[in-house]
Order: sequence, then structure tokens, then C-alpha cells
Amino acid sequence: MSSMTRSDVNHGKSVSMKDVARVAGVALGTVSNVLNNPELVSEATKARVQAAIDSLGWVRNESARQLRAGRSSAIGLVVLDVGNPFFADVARGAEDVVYERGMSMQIGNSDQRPDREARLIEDLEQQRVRGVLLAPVGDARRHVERLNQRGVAVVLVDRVGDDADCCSVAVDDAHGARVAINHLLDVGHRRIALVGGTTDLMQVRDRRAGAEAALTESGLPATLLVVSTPALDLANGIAAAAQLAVLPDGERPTAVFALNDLLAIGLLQGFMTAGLRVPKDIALIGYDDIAFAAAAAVPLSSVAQPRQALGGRAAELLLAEIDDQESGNPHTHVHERFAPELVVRKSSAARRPKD
Amino acid sequence: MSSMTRSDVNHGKSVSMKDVARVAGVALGTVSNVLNNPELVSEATKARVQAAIDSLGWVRNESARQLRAGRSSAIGLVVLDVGNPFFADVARGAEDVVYERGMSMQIGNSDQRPDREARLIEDLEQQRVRGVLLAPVGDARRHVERLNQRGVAVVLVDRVGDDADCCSVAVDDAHGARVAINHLLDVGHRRIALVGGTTDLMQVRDRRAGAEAALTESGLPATLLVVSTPALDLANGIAAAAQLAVLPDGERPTAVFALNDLLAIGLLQGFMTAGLRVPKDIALIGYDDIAFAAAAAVPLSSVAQPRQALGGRAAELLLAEIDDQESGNPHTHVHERFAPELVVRKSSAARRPKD
DNA sequence: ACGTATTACTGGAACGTTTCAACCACGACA
DNA sequence: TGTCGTGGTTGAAACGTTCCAGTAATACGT
Repeated sequence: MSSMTRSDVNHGKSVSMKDVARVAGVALGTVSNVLNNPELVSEATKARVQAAIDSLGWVRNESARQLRAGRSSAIGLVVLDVGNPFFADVARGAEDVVYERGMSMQIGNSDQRPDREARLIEDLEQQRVRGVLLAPVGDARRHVERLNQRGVAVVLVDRVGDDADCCSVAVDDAHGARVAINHLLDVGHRRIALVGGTTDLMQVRDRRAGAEAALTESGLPATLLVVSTPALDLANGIAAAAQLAVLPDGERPTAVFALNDLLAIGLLQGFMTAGLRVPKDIALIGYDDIAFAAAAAVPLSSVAQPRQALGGRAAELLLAEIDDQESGNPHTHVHERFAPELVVRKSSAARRPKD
Repeated sequence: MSSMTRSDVNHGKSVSMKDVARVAGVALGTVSNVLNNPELVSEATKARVQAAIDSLGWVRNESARQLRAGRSSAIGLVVLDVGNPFFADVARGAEDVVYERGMSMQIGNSDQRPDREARLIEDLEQQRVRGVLLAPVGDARRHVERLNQRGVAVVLVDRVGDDADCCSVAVDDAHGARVAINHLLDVGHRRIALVGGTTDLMQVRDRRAGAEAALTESGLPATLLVVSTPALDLANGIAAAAQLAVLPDGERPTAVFALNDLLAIGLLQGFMTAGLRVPKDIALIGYDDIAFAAAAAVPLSSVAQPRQALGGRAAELLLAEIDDQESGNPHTHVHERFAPELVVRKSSAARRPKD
């Protein structure tokens, strides 16, 4: 029972730099220097300290480090739905940029619920993150103001933020919707449904507005049926399909513009089980062009967004603002807007004009 | 210039409880009591302190709190690929359980790279998380041992962990593969390909082993062609399809078992562009049964896993172990194994036995 | 031999919490 | 009248870092 292997070393209280210093026979400050300013320490002591660290299995305590520093080196990302590949890609794009700079990123999803969003932001504040990438549900100004006041930089993601006091990156949603609707009109549709979301989401408002504008601008005798859904996911797509499928043939829209691909894929599934054929009986176009869209039962036409670039650019803007803050440079907010691109696939194939 | 609105309040250094105490005219400890032991404080002071908090806009400093507490109230989740809906669902299941208990969860993805995995675990250690949910790439024993030694509980996710000193939740991968292969044999396939992954992933090893076992047990004169891919994602599926498509007709497998749905959907896409028809020219079956499988170009047969339950149960086990640790109870690791379920769809429809 | 740099290291303060022993006033009880 | 709780509050000591003003020792130029 007298042998002591590496594995019994750390069974008492957690080991601190003080312990390392004691074992290495140096002062606490020296240990700190080995870690943070190695050029100030002689090779010999460096080695001794390193040996002590290894033998004790010491691990830096991030809380203490942060407390002393007064701030963390992390940023937060708050998205509407991590389950949506769109946001997964945005997150990936942002993460790459953030890691590049040696910082870390904390992800949270609000599930489109304002209360959860508020709670997440509060948590991030308590953690003293340096910045927040926010894909807001509803009005973001409250959050932006609050965070700015605390010196936390904010970049709005997937949301034109020229009304708020912060940078933003977005894709021109109104334009995307306009293009989608024009395409449907082009191939001959006159009774179109727009499915998705509730108007507390800015994206939804913009896309609806774009769709309506396209319709009126066209001067064509076309109608737009708007179907709201509580969320923009597969399940709601399926439900909406059922709702549309029961309409009598002459009354049912001949094309559907879904406000995102999750909905579109759900609609597609719903139509298929209801015996409606896409695009023959009903055409379909989605939004986001997630990777699954091309592989859908009927390859899905969709409005493509540069997802990863969106996240990456957002992170870059955030880091730039943090840098400016740091160095005392004046910062002017920039609102970057990407252009969406229509990808036409089979789900909206040309229809012989019949009604 | 003498007026002072709420919004200039916090422009100097960050406000601390000491400031709150000063403004409220009480001792520091009293402020703390208002927050953590409100029943010890009179209503009058409680109100005064609260007012001070509001007017100063004080926000708790989580680092200081943690430093004092010696540990955080967070757990970490390390997954192989956040972009994969399988893990998104697992995360969701875990998150729900964790939040229920007032703790928080930090997600990281290793991208199937051992170095990234190690770095993530290191970060979590530095943050003094209470526990880690780990979907490991490669051998987890090293990590488990290290973390346990530090008093950090670990639960292995999607991985039978009876060889490691920790709890685990998993789905019986060998069984799932067996069922899939048996199904393909049943519908008449004799030249089968298995596509996916490299053997450093346990799931891959198990599924391959199960597939081989099914083949030999069947006693049928069937062959299994194994195609490795560096990752289990869409892109690799497409690449693998191209590789298979160029084989001469009599040599090409008549069915493919993809080790996950991402691959399967990629394969499907690849086959379609190569002019092969599923299931007529080549049948296809996936693994995971993610939501997109049913909506794929050809509805995808797949081996379903209880994804959310997996995550939820993992979190429960982790929290239970943490509780035991806390209360000094002895803890016995449990290895929970869920059963996968075959979902047959069109992509593996019966084939008229011809060769 | 003297001041002056330079290099390697030390010791202690500070960060913002939580916790805990001590204290005070005040009424109840003997 | 003294003693004992008791509800409300205080003050200070931790927690584990980083940072900075010193000190000690060595080398350098005059």
C-alpha cells in the first residue's frame, strides 16, 4: 500500500498553482510567468515547474483566470433552432473564424421563444462574454441596447439591423421572396400559397412583404394565400400540407412558397401522403437551400443563402468591433447584406398553363 | 449636462456587489443574502437592495461565483458532428434534461478529430464542469480515466462503454447492422456494399462486424464490399456513389448499406446523377432514420435510433452520478442499451430475384 | 570601486463572489 | 435583573489566478 501511481495523485482537494509552486520550489508568480511569459524564466526553472505541473496534474482554473482578467475570451451565439441545418451551417462558419483567433464560442438556442432568448442572453452576460452573435426572435433593440451599455458587442445575424445600434449581416429576404414568387409566376402559377411562420420573426415579415410586392408588381391576376405556422420546422410543414390538401381542386393553390426548407420538405412529405403530386398537382419552392433540399423526394427548388459565409462574416464583424473597443478606435457599424440566389429544381418545374 | 438617465449609469468599470451594498447602505454580505438566502433578510432591506441592483444594472459575475464555489454548474457535451441531425437531436434530448435541473450545457464538436476532441475536453476541465457527455472518436478510456481522476463524471454517448469506468448509453449497433443486412438478403440481394467511415469510430466497427456476422450466419453465397470514407457526411456519400457507379453492371453491388443517413442521402444523390435508379438498379438502406430520410428523393429505408431518448437518458445518468458524488453515495455505473428498429421504405423495395 | 543595466525571481494585492463566525438589539423567560 | 434565544446584519476570510512593484545577483562601462 505504499506505492503511489500517477493515478492516486489527485484525490484530495483540487490542485492550484500554489501547490505547483511549492513542489517546484519557486514562487507563485514564477509559475504564472512560466505559463504566460515564458521568456522571462530561465530554462532550468521552466523545466522544474513543468515537471511539477505534470506530476500534480494541474489544470488551469478558468474562472479564476477570468475573474482576474475581468472578462472572458468567449463570445456567444444565440440561434433560433439548432436543429435547423441552416443554423448549424451558420454556427460552423462563425466557429471557424472565432477559433482561428483563439477565442471560444458558446452556442444557445432560443427555440424562437423570447423568454428563452432573454435567459440565454442573461447567462452570457453573467459569463462576461466579449460579444454576442444574435439571431433574434422579435425586436432585438432592447437586447442590443442593454448589451452595448455593458460594453458587450453585438452583431445581428440573419437580420437587417439598420434600426439597431450594432452591426448586422443578413441576406436580402424581401428580394429572395420576390425572386421565388416571380419564378412561380413565370412558370404559370396564379394561385399561390405562402406557408410559414408568424410575423414576430423579421425574416417572415420581410419574405411575406417581398412576396406580396412581387405579386402586385407583376400586374397579373394572381392570388396569394398566406398560411401561418407556429414554427418553421418539418412537423409544421406536414400539418400545413394536410390543411392545403383538403381544399377542393379548383380552389387549392397550384404552387406553394415555403418560408424555409424544413417546412418545404414537410409539405412535400405531407402532399405525398395526401396523394398530391409535386410538381404536377402542386409546385413547391423552399428557402435556405439546405443540403437536404437537393436530395428531397422531389428535388426542391429553393432560395439559396450563403450560410457559412453569413456566420463567418458575422464573427469577423464582431471580432473587429471588439478590437476597436480594445484599442479605443472609433467604431462604425456596418450592415452587410448578401444576395440570395434562386436554385430551380424539379419541384417547381414548368407547368402547362391550364387554368 | 447634469441630467443622468438610466443609460449612462454603467460607463465606468463594471459594477460589483460592493457597489450595490454601498448604494443600498448595507454590508456586502447582506446583498449576498438577498440573492442566495432571501429568507434571512427583512422585507425592507430586501427592497432597498433590489432597488440598488436595478438602478446600477448589476449583473452577477459568474466567474467569481464559480471560483468561490470551486466548481461550475455546467456540463459539457462533446459530439462528433453538430451538423448531423442525429447529434442535434441527441443534444436536444440532453439539454432538456439538464435545463430542467437548472444546470447548463456547453456543446462542442470534435469533427471526428482526436486532437479537437482532446482540446475540447481540456477546455471543459479548465471550466471545471461537473460532468461530460462524450461521444468519443476512438478510444475513450484515456479521457474517462483522466476526467474521473479529477472528479468529473463522464457518460459515454452512442457507445457501449462496458470496457471503460463510466456509465454509457448506446444503441446496439451490431444488431442494427444485422437487421439491415438481413433485410437486404431477404429481398434478394447477394452483392452488397457497406459504405462508411473508418474503423477508428467504434460505431463503424460494430456496424461492420454486425453486417459481416449477418452475412456468414445466413449461410447464403453473398458478398460484402466495404467502402471506407474519411467522414460520414453528404459529400462523402456522393463521392462513394461515383466510385460505385463506374463498376460494370454485373460487378456492382445491387444494394448498399450506408452507415448513416447523411451518407445514404449523399449516395442517393450520387446514384441519381450517375443515372442509376434506386431501388431498381441499386437498393439503399441508411442508419439513424433522421427526419430527412423519409422525405428523401426515394424514401429511405433506415435503422432508427431513439435519438432524443439517448441524449436524455445520458444526461439523466450523468446527473445521477453527480448526485451520488455529492452525497457520498456509492455509485455503480450502468450501461444502458437501446434497441434500434428497422424502418423499411421504398429505397430497399423487394427486388425480383434475377441474379 | 562605483553606479547602472539586465536578468531571474519574489511577494503581495486585486478581481467579485460566498460563507461563516461574530455581533447587536430586543423581547421572553425565569 | 440577568440570561437566553432569535431575527437581522456585519466584517473578513477564502477561492486561484494575473500583474506589478520590488529585490538580489550578475555583468558592463567608466
